[in-house]
Amino acid sequence: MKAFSAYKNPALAVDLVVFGYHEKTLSVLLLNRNEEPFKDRWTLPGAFLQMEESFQQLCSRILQTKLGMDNVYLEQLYTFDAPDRDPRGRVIAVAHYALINPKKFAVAAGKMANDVQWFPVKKIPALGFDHKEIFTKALQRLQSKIQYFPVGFQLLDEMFTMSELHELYECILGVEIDRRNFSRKILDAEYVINTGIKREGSQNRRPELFKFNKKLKQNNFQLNIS
Amino acid sequence: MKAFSAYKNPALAVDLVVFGYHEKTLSVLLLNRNEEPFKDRWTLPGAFLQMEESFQQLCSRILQTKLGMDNVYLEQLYTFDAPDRDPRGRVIAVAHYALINPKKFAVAAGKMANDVQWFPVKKIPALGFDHKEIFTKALQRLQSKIQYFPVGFQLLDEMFTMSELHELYECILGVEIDRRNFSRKILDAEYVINTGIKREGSQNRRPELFKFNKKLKQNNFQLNIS
DNA sequence: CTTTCTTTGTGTCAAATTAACACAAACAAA
DNA sequence: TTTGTTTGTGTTAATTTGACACAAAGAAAG
Repeated sequence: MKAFSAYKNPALAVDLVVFGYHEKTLSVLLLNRNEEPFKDRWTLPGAFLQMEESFQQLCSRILQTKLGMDNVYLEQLYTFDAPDRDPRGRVIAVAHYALINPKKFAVAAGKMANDVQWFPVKKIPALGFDHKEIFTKALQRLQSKIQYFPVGFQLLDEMFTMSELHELYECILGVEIDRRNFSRKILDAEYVINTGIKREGSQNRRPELFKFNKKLKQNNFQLNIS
Repeated sequence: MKAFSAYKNPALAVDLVVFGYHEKTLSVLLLNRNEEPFKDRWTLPGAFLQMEESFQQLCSRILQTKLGMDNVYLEQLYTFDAPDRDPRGRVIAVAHYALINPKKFAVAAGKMANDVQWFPVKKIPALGFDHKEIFTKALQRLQSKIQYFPVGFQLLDEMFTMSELHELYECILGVEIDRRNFSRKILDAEYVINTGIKREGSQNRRPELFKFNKKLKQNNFQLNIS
């Protein structure tokens, strides 16, 4: 145990960038702090790591106690270490981001309705700590990840239309995507993953409303934006 | 300061995956531990974070004191949090990876020559802690990063031939790459970045030995392996 | 000082992929 | 029954890739 007494350990926290998609807008959940530092400023939800806790568990704890949700898509983002990032002292933040479907979680219904709020990613207010930097990195990560991994489905209902998916992609990437080519790309990817065969020529599939196969969710696919 | 006394903080360490390329082999630097736990086992070099230290500084400290090198390409990889990853107690490891040119650093010359050794990535021995997992993740990251960002140059001399670069890529990615198409891709990328214009048709450039432009080093470029 | 390798960049072309848009089917509104 | 809206398919030109013949320059051998 010698190695441990020799060092004083910085505090370790997890900060969460929770993305939600609703009415053609990508938003992030922010928390209005009710104590110093940064009292009355908007910040990302976060908490300190307990001795026995994994990051996963801590994320669940934050989501559950502060936001009343759980069982969401979660991914580690980056660890922020600037020595002055927290005025209270040294705090290392292991940032994660989550993707949720806002419909499933009534965020505003809790007792802290005024303290928790969705902000469109285009209209993020000034944030406390270095949370703007964390948010920016999370958005970039989401934008690049969505192009090769079908992570977007996490933001929609179990069932969704192709155009809903299309709008989601346009919204997250901030570019126009040809509706028809997009649709074909997704259908092709789904077909390959389900059958192992590449889809050739015309296939008269016309799924009005559909649910992406679980296999698709687990597999890489390349979506080159046109 | 209330928030801080309320929590006991896990120890925070940085572990380093140091890659070097020499004689057509990609290798990793390992350290033979001379104390428990995992005494006499090979592990990644690492150290505990001091209260005021940034990750950058800690990485430099590890590289300098244990390996006698510094000023290398460095990137944060991932933070490992498994509660049982260190038998001494809770230790969170913020893994980084470094790319160095072994020629520039006489690793084996130090007093701890027997304790520090290069291992080809194809012949990594059993490692202590969860270091195998960290190593694997680092290699994957290097393999994917090299395809869209010119990090490979960091592993070579200031000046290098196209075929050296070609061998490096084949070695890291573990696939055969058409020498001629590869060469064209790199020259095209360099041309675009230097001039802003896409290279059309034949350009009788024939750089025997060349040094990549700094701009190229700073810019993204896409290299699709053929 | 030829001849023969070896190394390394260019040219070319077929195949695959993309981007752009015409068109068609399904459905709703007037 | 028109007219408009939504949504998938077909088609095609432009671009990109992958594979390989070829050419230029230098080294090695006689």
